[in-house]
Amino acid sequence: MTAAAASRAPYHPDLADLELVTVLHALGDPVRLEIVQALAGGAERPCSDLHGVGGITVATLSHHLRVLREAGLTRTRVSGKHRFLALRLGELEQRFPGMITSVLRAGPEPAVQLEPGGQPR
Amino acid sequence: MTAAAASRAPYHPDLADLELVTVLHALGDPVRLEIVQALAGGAERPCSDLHGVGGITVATLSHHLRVLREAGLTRTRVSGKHRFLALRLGELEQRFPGMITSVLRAGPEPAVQLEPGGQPR
DNA sequence: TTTTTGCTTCGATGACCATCGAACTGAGGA
DNA sequence: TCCTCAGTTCGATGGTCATCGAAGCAAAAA
Repeated sequence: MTAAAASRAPYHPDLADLELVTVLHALGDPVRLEIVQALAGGAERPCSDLHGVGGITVATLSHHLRVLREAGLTRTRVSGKHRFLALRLGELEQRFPGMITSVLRAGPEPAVQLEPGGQPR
Repeated sequence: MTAAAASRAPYHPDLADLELVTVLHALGDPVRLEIVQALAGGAERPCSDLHGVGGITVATLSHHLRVLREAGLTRTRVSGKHRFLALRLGELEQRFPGMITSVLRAGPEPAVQLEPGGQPR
């Protein structure tokens, strides 16, 4: 039924309502930044893929996903009993040009990380 | 004396030690974001120029300036009994290309910025 | 229908943090 | 020397937030 399905749909803020400080605050947590980086490709991923990030429980993960969604960083699509997550990459680029891409680019690692005494192959 | 002057110099992290999540967390506060945007031009400004930001007291301002400095966003130069602040714009661009400029661009329009009269000699 | 699955929401807790006034400090001026 | 000035640091406080286990809920499976 359409009405029930609509009431179950999670809240997503409009692009124009996104606030820079809210977005930055959402990104300023290690767990949430890791989630965002895991979605860097832009493609949808099932929510269950995020289990194990930061060694947190499902309850805490759900909390972080809510913060990201309400800040406007992610979009959650409900399909049956599964949820699919995606970065709102195009929209964010439009609203804050260059910001999210630079964050994603800066994320992984800035330089080659060498183990002590080890050589990369 | 040089040693005494050095001991008075505030701590600044090395460029390579800056962490993305720390920078984003520092930016994710409305008062600190306003301070950063007030320094958008990149030029040095006297600390006293920031009085009145967000309607906070000097003690709170000093706290926020410390957070920004220790996150690597700003550089503080001590001259006599005055302090001068500047964004570490070039270094940040090098470390996190595009990020800080996109944040500055995404903020409110720089209506009144950086009067040349504030320059020290 | 009953059970299981996948995720959210609730309530509590502990940690962190923004904020303030007061005390402090170091530099410069009287 | 004593005072002022500019800003930091201290100690306390209230608020926000990350975290968890348990309960709840809708959809699919049994």
